[in-house]
Amino acid sequence: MPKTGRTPEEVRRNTILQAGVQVFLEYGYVNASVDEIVRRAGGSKRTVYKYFGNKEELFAAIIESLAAQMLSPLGAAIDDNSSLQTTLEKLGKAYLDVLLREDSLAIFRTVVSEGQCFPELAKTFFRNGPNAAVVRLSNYLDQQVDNGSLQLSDTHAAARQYFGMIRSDLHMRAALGLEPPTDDEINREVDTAVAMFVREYSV
Amino acid sequence: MPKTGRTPEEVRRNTILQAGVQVFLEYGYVNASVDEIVRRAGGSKRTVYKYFGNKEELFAAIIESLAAQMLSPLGAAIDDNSSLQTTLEKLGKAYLDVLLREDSLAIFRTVVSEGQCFPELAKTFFRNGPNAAVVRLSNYLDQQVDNGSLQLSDTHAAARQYFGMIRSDLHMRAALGLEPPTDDEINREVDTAVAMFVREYSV
DNA sequence: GTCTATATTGCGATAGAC
DNA sequence: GTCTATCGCAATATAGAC
Repeated sequence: MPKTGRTPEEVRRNTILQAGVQVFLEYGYVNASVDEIVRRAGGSKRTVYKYFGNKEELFAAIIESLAAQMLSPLGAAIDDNSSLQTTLEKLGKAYLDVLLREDSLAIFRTVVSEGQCFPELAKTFFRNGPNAAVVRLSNYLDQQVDNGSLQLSDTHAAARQYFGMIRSDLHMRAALGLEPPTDDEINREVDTAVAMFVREYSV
Repeated sequence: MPKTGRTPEEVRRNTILQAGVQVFLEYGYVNASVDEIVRRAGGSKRTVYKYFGNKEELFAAIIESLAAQMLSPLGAAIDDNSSLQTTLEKLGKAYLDVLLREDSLAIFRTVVSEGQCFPELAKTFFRNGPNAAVVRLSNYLDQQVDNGSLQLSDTHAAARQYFGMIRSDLHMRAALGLEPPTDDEINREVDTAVAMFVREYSV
């Protein structure tokens, strides 16, 4: 059930993106074939190149689109009137949820393996994925500093540090395909990190 | 200049390991060929199989050997009579040094890309690399708890959390081949993490 | 489907230790 | 001379490329 944009062009574009997601995540970047994407999306190769320019830009567009979808729960965790502590907990769990999903791991593995040869892809991934999450949190922290709820000079660094704490080695373990952590483990991870963060920085 | 073990067998074994390091890091696991390793090491293929059994075990042995070498600075950071704070700082910087080295990143990329098909390799990497570092730190933290310098129930979790804080997103950025962090950035990262950790857990 | 590349094994030859 | 480790090469098997 493809999400339909409004105009026919948007529909077309979305269909191609969704076919691309399947193919790139299944084959990796170099082994994915544009022909295969066209086969699944229907339509002509010409249209793909008209919309996206080339294979690399197509993959970049897919990364952006997937990242935006996957990170949207983070917005939901922030956009409400909960306490700092509750917000950080919800945000942390939402972040780990995203990070440990199989499709997010598949992109990560692809970009790690092939990012050396295609630095623009690596940049696009980092900017729209992990770094976008950091930016959202640091914006929220900025608000809290303005509020007077937090005392903190470098909110961007603090956001990176917070995500680092809750990630601990969970992401690496997942990326390597090792045993996934239990929900309990995740909850403990987030709870101790939040407690530490709040004690350290709240006024 | 190969490091020579004492017995001829050890020399042989080391020579093969070192040739293997080159080849596996250059080509990745699947694309590395045993023939190429034999060519560089000299000697016969039969000997390689006699010592290591098969290609996968050879790579596992290489991972173990490299990890042991690369993690040895962590031992040096711990084995002295510095204060908790100083030890954590030295340990953190040594850890980041190892993690961000090009050869360590190359292994990581290889294991991430191919670990899905070879789960034993992924386990070996994790156990001897990142997890071995955690174990060293948690042993040190255990001592400090026994000392009465720290109050802390789960030292293993705390060690993972500490490394997570100082890693923040530096390792991911490096693995993706993005701009490396400056020494200043690393120092600030470690310093704020140590301060936070010590404030949180020291008695 | 063919064909190449390459992991893995088998075996007689050789070289050095004792 | 014997013994053992290793060598060199040849053979098998199989997976992936084309």
